[in-house]
Amino acid sequence: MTREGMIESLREKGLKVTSQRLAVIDILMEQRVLHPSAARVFAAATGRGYRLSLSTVYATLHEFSRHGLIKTLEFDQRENRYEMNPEEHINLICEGCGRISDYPVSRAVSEETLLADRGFRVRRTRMEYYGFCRGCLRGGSSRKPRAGKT
Amino acid sequence: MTREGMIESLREKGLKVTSQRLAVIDILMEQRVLHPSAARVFAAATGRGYRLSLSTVYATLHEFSRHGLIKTLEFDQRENRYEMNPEEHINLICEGCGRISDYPVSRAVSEETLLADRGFRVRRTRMEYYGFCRGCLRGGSSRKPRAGKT
DNA sequence: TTCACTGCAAAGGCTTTGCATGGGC
DNA sequence: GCCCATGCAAAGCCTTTGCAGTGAA
Repeated sequence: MTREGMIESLREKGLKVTSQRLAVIDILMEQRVLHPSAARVFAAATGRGYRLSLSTVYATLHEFSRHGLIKTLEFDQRENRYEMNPEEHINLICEGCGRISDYPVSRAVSEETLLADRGFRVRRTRMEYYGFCRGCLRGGSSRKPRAGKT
Repeated sequence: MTREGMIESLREKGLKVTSQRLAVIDILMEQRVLHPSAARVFAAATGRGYRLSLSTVYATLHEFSRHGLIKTLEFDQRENRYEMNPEEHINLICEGCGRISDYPVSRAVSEETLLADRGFRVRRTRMEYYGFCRGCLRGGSSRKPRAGKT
């Protein structure tokens, strides 16, 4: 997604285009490969001279994520990470250095393939599909729209 | 994994078999389908008459997870969930009711299959492979062994 | 002008830590 | 007997919330 595409998406969804949101977009695009955390987005933005607060960064990321413009990665437990890559892909997470890289899911994905193709040795995997179960599709749900406390 | 298998694993790894650990094992097995949180494990255990503290539950789950006996699901961000199913599978997470169910990865998995087979409508997916990247395999890493702040 | 957005401060809530005590092996 | 494990309390830390002020449309 380009910067212009993001801006257009904001307008389409009735979200206001503010300087703070543009800052977040710019940093997200610039640090795409890093899958940055909120704190990192904030630090990078202020470091570049943008003026915005950390809570605005949180609000912005939350709003973008809610509208499907970005994806929230919650694997670090204490610190979310965010990414712009909208295509279905696998996140390769190195347990040595913590680096996260993307791998297209369209290719046949086996651990051997990954080792040969990327030199990445898989130790454990994590695959989650979020959506709605049969009962909730039938309209039975009145729970909060997020994986919750069951 | 059976209760006996877990106990054997503990011994193999040099971990002590305490009444608290047995309690956690029992609750994890009993609530397998719920993918319980630490708080729920604690509540269920004390409710059943086991005597242990919440911090012990945390320590135990952490230790089990570190040794690969259970799997930590960090998707709820503020609250981890734990599961015993060691086989590679996909977690189907209902955004309506928060229920988590497992789906074997061996079957051909497409969104159509899931809808037909389970009545589960996929909204977004999350696929992560944890392991070691090329550089770290070559022995270059001195970072903490966990997806970190890059 | 209007209402969503921003920003500061404080609260929230799960998890971890420090340290003394206790219990497997 | 040696250490690991446990438990209590307190701290840590990312994230959310409350609320008044501000700016995009």
